[in-house]
This record gives sequence, structure tokens and C-alpha cells, in this order.
Amino acid sequence: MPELPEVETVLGGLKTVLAGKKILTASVRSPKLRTIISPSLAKHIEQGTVIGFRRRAKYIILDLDNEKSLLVHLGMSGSFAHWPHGKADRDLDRHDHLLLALEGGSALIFRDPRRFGILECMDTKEIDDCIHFRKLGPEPLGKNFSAGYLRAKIGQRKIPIKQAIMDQSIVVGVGNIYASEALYHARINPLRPSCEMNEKELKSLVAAIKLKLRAAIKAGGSTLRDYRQVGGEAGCFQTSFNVYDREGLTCPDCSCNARKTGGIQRVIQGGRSTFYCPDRQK
DNA sequence: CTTTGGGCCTGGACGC
DNA sequence: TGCGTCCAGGCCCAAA
Repeated sequence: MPELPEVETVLGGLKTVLAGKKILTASVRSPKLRTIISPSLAKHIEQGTVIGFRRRAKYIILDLDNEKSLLVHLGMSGSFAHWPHGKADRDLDRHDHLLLALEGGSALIFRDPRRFGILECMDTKEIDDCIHFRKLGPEPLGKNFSAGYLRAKIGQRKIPIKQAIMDQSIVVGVGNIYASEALYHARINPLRPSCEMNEKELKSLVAAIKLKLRAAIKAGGSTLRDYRQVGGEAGCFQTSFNVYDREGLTCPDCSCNARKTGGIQRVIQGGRSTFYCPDRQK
């Protein structure tokens, strides 16, 4: 479940693996992703070298030295693996969509069992205006994401605040895990309508989102089920969860009231599980 | 315009 | 053991 910290961590891994190394050959093994991988993608990246490593929202952008860029979205279960020389042919499985043979003999594989990911190649100059980026809100770690911005954007909206911060047209990069964790930190009930947030709460929320995302990036992301770093390592932010996937447990700050409140609650919002502590989050 | 809900996908967990 | 069912969730789109 890659959210911004996981995407950032994967980007760092790709930098380590790809920087200064030419892509000798590229082959699309299984083209079916959320959108079909274009048959021309392989030939556009072959013999190219990645010279720019960027992220926008949950998308990874790899700029090549041939004026093409590879756009990657990890979806739910997308991951990269870096394999040493000789391993690739033996161990490919049916969910390995793209195989890159790199200068020096190693290989980079993109695997995505649930096929919600995206692999797209386009001219570098088209990237910033591409269809995927048109409706995106600001980066959560940038100055443009502030309490004032949030008030202007959601001050009149009735959607629950948790769904608002997961909406990529409002702010990017926040998914189900960090939405719950940030709301817990800001002591805001995820069910509350966005328009009922006061200035102080919006400030706390913005600060909490930035804090949680930064801490998770530092920890290499959270590893649950599918997500892995490029070198196969697990991130470790999951050990810092206060509420996510902790239904019925006591939250770190109100164990004295757990018997009364029933501990951390799980509710469904927009088809997604939300975790919160009704004692701490009002 | 806003909000809601379903669909896409597969593997793993769980109950019987 | 094996089967069916549910769940994970980022993102898109149709419907109200």
C-alpha cells in the first residue's frame, strides 16, 4: 500500500540501483496493468540512462538521457527488485511486468500482482502536463499545503475530514494509513465533516500530516503485506503505528479509558477502514 | 457542483 | 485438505 513515504523510499532505492547505469535491454513480460503497457515502451527506454529521479504525488518519474521519461505508479502491490547477474531468468514469475537488463549484468524487475500499477513512457517535456497530474493537489510537504489552503479547499465541504485528506485533488500522497495516523496525532475524529474544522484544528492537522510523512520517510516507509524496498528490505514505520490496524487495542495515550471506550475503533469510510480512538479524537 | 458506491485485481487469512 | 468468502486499497467512473 504505497503512500508517499513508501514511494519516496522506492525512489531512493531506484537511484542507488540505476544512477549512471545504462539500461541495456528492456522487455515487457506481461503488459496487463491498470492500463496496458504500450508495446513501444521497451524500445523507448532501451539504451537509455536515467539522469533524473523525481516524484509527484504517488508517481515516480525517471527521466532518461534520450528526452523520454518513464512514469511509474506502484498501485497497491507494485514493487521493484534488483537482482544480481544470472538470477532473472530463473526466478521470473507471472506478475513480473517489466525486466530491465542493466549495465554491469544485474537486472531490475517491476512486479505487480494486483495490477493496479501504471508504467508509461512519454516525452520528458510532456510529463508535467500529463493526464495523471492534471487534477492533483499540492505536495503535503511543500509550503503550499497549509491550514489556509485547506480552509479554502474544504471549508464548505461536507465530506468527512479523513476522506478529504485522502483525496488526491485536495492534497497528494496521503493514503489510508497516514490519514488515520495523522488524524490521531491531531486529535481529530475522522468522521467529522470537513467544514466543521476550525482554524486551530486545520493547523494541527496540516502539521500532523507533515510530521507523520516525514517520520515515515525517515523509517523507510511501512511494510505490510506487499510493500518492499528495492533491495528487498522492509520499512519499519509500521512499528510506530498508533491506531492503524490496531482495532480493539488501547491507544498509547488513553489506556486508562480503554475499558470504557472499547479501545481503538474501526469504521468504514468510503469503502476503506478507518482506525481511531474515540476517547482521544473528538 | 458534491457525494456515494462499485469496479478493477490477486493472494492471503479465515471459517467450516 | 479444500473450498468459499472476505479483505486489503489507489484510483477511476457512473449515478444520484
